[in-house]
Amino acid sequence: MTENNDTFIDAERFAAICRAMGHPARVRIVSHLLENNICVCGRIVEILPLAQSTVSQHLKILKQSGLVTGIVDGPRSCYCIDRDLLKRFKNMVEAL
Amino acid sequence: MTENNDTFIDAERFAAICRAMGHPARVRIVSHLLENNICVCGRIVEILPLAQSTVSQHLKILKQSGLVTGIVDGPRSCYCIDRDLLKRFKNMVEAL
DNA sequence: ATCGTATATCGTCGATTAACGATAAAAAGA
DNA sequence: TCTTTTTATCGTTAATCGACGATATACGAT
Repeated sequence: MTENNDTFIDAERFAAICRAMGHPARVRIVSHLLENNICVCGRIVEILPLAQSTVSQHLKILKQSGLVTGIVDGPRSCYCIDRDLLKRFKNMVEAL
Repeated sequence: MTENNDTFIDAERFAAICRAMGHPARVRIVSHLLENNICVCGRIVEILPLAQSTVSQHLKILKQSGLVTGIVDGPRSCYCIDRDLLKRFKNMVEAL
């Protein structure tokens, strides 16, 4: 039984995504990325009351979770949501 | 503008619930409670590969998040899901 | 080649988490 | 009353988190 089911709840995977969303700053980052589709790191730093290094760290955590992807655009980094994984996350929650 | 909207995302509240679900053991506890509607602490201890005190701690965290409620039944504790809050959580995720 | 801008990483520090065993507390049963 | 069962809490320990400033890196512009 290979478990490539979309809605199957692998507690580890699900918990990992939840953990990534388990900080208000990261929730705000995700919300903002969803509203703006794509966003440069510096813009996020402006929005949050946190140091640049702290924001960068939160972005790293979000990237590691897979929820957010980042590409380099010249001297800056652009982040956006992995809509696929977000959808899978939504399915997992709905299936609860 | 009072924010008692069901689907409005208060980053703090949302993150708090995510944090509660941000551990595999707690995801398993919630899943089990959803399947069985109600469950005695001891049964959960049997299911998880964790010490009784550790399970009790996880249950406490889930209770503090509001996702799980517990009532005392003689010498034992019965836990179950707060379906209302779970539904609100689902709405918040869906609204992402 | 140098400078300025944007971002990532490093090192640190205090706070929190997760795990456990030991113990306390409450109620049921002998 | 004494014992057993069930659960919660305490104290400890190692690990992780969250924040920051300082620094490194990468690139565009001068």
